Amino acid sequence: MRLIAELADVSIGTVDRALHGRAGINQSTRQRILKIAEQIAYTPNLAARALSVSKASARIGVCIPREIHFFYDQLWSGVLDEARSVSPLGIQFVNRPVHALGEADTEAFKELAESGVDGIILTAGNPQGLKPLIDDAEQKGIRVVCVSTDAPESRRSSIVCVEPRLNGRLAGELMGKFVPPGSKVAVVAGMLCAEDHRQKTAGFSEAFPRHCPGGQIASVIEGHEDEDESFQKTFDLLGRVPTLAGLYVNTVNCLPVCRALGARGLAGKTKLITTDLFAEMAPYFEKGTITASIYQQPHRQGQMAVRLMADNLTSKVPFPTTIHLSPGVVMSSNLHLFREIRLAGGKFDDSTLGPLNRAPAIRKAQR
Amino acid sequence: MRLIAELADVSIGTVDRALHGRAGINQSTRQRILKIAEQIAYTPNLAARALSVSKASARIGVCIPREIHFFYDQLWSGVLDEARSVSPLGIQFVNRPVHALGEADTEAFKELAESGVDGIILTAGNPQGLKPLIDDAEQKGIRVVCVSTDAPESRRSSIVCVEPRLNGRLAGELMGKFVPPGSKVAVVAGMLCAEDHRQKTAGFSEAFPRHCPGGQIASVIEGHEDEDESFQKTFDLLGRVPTLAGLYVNTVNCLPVCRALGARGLAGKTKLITTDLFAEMAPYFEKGTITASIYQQPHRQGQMAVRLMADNLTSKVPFPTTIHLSPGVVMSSNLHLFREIRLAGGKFDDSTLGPLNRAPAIRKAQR
DNA sequence: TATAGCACCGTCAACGTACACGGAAAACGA
DNA sequence: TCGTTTTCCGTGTACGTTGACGGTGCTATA
Repeated sequence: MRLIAELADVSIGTVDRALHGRAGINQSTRQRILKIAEQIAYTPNLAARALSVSKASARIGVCIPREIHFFYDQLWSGVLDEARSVSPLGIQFVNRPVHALGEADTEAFKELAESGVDGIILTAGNPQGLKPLIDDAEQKGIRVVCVSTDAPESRRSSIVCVEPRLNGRLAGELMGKFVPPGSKVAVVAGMLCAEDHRQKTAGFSEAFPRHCPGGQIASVIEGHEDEDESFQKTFDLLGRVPTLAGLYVNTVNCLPVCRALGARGLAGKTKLITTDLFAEMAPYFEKGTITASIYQQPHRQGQMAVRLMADNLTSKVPFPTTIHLSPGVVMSSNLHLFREIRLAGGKFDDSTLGPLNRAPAIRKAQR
Repeated sequence: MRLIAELADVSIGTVDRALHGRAGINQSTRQRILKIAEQIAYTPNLAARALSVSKASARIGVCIPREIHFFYDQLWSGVLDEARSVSPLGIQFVNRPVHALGEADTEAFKELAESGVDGIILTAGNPQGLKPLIDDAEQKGIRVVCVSTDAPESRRSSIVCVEPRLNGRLAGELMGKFVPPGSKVAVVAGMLCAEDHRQKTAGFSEAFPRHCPGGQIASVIEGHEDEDESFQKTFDLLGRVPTLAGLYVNTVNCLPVCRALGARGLAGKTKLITTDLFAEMAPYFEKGTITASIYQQPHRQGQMAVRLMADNLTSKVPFPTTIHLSPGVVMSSNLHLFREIRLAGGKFDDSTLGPLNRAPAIRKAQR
């Protein structure tokens, strides 16, 4: 910048104004400076930038559920991992978890927005309730990015997720290849009133017939996230339609379905495609009960959300409107590589993460 | 450091001497300062350090091939992405690409090692030639992490890759579910003398029969990365074994195989599982010629390698011995979400990345 | 004509660390 | 006793960038 200032015969301050599009500079001067900057291939020294704004350059609020444990733990841990890596840039994080998805999240959001953060990362449990708050926050310059669950109608800056509809489509395509032409399959949803489950079911219904000639969806049942109900309904269905070739479970509640298949002696016979992943599912993969599971990459979602926010806050990198991750496919071969299986579930921290600067320990005196 | 200085009632210079084991300080003062530093959990500000010495806190050499374009471009772009995010910490990157995997990589490695870098990230094309060099570098304190291709016998600090054998196993499992029991399938390899292809073939051969009762591998052919040879051999095979239910291509050279299937009128009939992903494959997904492809996540591999190295160099975070990523499964549903399809292949930069500070480019004047 | 207001620009002090320089006090030699 | 060396420590500056503050002209208004 000093070199540019000399070449352009202005002060460093003016160079700063030109390079950063700040107000208070003549357009012709700005153009001249920008041209020189380009000619000498100026590149900002990020270390210096980080240093100069080191007094808490930005604060990011995080509002994600604690339940369902295994999913949001991973999401959280992704956030944490990435938070650590941007903390040298002076970014602080404030955690304001809610108990479960959509539970009292408007209050949590409101608190965060009023606590003076510069950005909020949240899972939008009830989009309609959150919408006015999000719009209001964005209005006031607080950038909001949704993660995993969207508030599509709102003015949030960005969303990172795997689309539920695509989740369903991929499951449908897989199922279409797993079962012979003309097969009957069924869908086990949580509750169809939830947008997420409806989308997944729709995606599946759309893709399956396309990839399985003559294939049809015999039934869509709702387990209402209840263990007993899920088991019973699946058990009944398997009795009613003995020719059922496949089952797609698009809720987290797949264990009862596995048990029902076992009880009917159909484990491994009827192809089962599930959603998400947690440690208790492992035995069913090994036994062949679960043929595949559609993995939503919670850890990565968390990482990406933080990265987006940090890039924007520190360098004004514009938000992509959406980041749609590809779902992963878990099968018995690659099962062991997933975080949920490898580690026995990370820990969750309630409070503020603080400056998070405590990464590198103190170097002991060396000679 | 200033806080420590105040608490210890000394100057910042003395704190510096104490913390860095420099000479010219009383041992009792040093102990006192170290104790205080520990109590207040002092952590050095890496950005400030990088700024102060202005000559890089660490330098990382990168040695990866330019060919095969689409794969290593992604790997490179992953390296670049992550490099950007650690550059505020004063980490510099030196690029010393080789033309193709294993081509003159000993020379490149030697150059890097002698150029005074603190770490080297490389794809070990010919492990046996590289081994002594790697061991030597590690001996001298230069940390080496392999990416994508391993040098397993060497003392490299870490490896990030998707295991070729697992790649094959996942393909085998998928294939086993795609084709009916008792099916015959075949493998199209590049050249079996390459460890990578041998492992993939072995993994497939191991998994397929396990997941397809009565299934057998009718043939393993070598295309030697030659378009015509691959086409001809596949074409012949399809004529010889008309009942062939599936093909697994474990080299990048899948286009000739697709064409051969088309020429035999078997596109969509014979299940085809390929490896990797590039833009030209897209039409074959849409036509149904390719049923699935095993994706090796090059971008992510690059990111992880850099992250590992940077964490170790800046914060002495110990290296995990291995990082095995799970391969992704590409099908027509999720095809569009992959980088290789979304963007038309990024650019490759020959030379040094310099301080890599050119991150946010020059922001144009806004408003 | 004086004054306020605005557009534009320069100056300066941070940010946290590293290092060169110099100065005070103690230890030493004669 | 004086001078010299050694040990220990403080001061100052630089690194590149940011942002607050102040200053200069110029134009519009009373």
